[in-house]
Amino acid sequence: MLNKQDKLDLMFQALADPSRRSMIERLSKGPASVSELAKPLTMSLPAVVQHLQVLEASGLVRSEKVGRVRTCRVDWVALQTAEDWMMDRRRTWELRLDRLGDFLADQTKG
Amino acid sequence: MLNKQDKLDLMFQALADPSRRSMIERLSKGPASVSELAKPLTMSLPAVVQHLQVLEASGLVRSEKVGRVRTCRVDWVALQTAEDWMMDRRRTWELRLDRLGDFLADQTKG
DNA sequence: CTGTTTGTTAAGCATATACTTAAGTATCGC
DNA sequence: GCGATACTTAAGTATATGCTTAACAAACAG
Repeated sequence: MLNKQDKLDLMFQALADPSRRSMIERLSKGPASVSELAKPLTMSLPAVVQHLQVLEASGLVRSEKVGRVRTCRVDWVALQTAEDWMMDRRRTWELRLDRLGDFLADQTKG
Repeated sequence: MLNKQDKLDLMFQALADPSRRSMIERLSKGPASVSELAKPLTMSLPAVVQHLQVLEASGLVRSEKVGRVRTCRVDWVALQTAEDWMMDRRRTWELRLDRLGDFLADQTKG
């Protein structure tokens, strides 16, 4: 089984490549086939398929094959996991600032 | 100059490593020195410094050296850039769902 | 059945990443 | 000044990543 840390590794790694992000951008507008995803990119089809494998391994994208066409779509629940990590960090920071503010207010009062 | 895509590459790449994320987690609780960041990690100090360089190159972390101590902190504005990219994708998707909803509603009406 | 479309598999290669150890530099405390 | 502290730099290495081309497979269209 893949723990949460490993999933975050794979997700952020998947998002770290501009071609893969462009694939996700395309998919956020709706499902697409492999060749539709490949069309705007300047690389070979196998390269696109490899990027797709990275995206699927990360959980960010799912796909199913019907006939000879593989249709891909974003898994928004998975993307949420990555967003959550960042929001959690921001929240920790904000809490810290709140406590710091309280402390400074006490100092002023005292 | 580094364009927005390159910055996103570096940020997501920086976030793709569990050691670097743990460093950010530590820093979200407040500034820390290099050796404080190194303490919970099981790697050599130079390795930690290399991770720190990746974080700084990405813009997610800033640091300044005073005397012999380098103090590091998270740049929250930079982290926002990565969050924004994800939220933009989600927003595109939600808009699409809205339009789809409108379309289906029209179909029902007509 | 045959050719075209759509994707898959395999192998190879150049570069990047994530470490390591060893050796150096610059404070700071006494 | 002198030892300890807090990094920093350099060099080397093993594995991972991002491609490529060539060859294969399956499904649909005529």
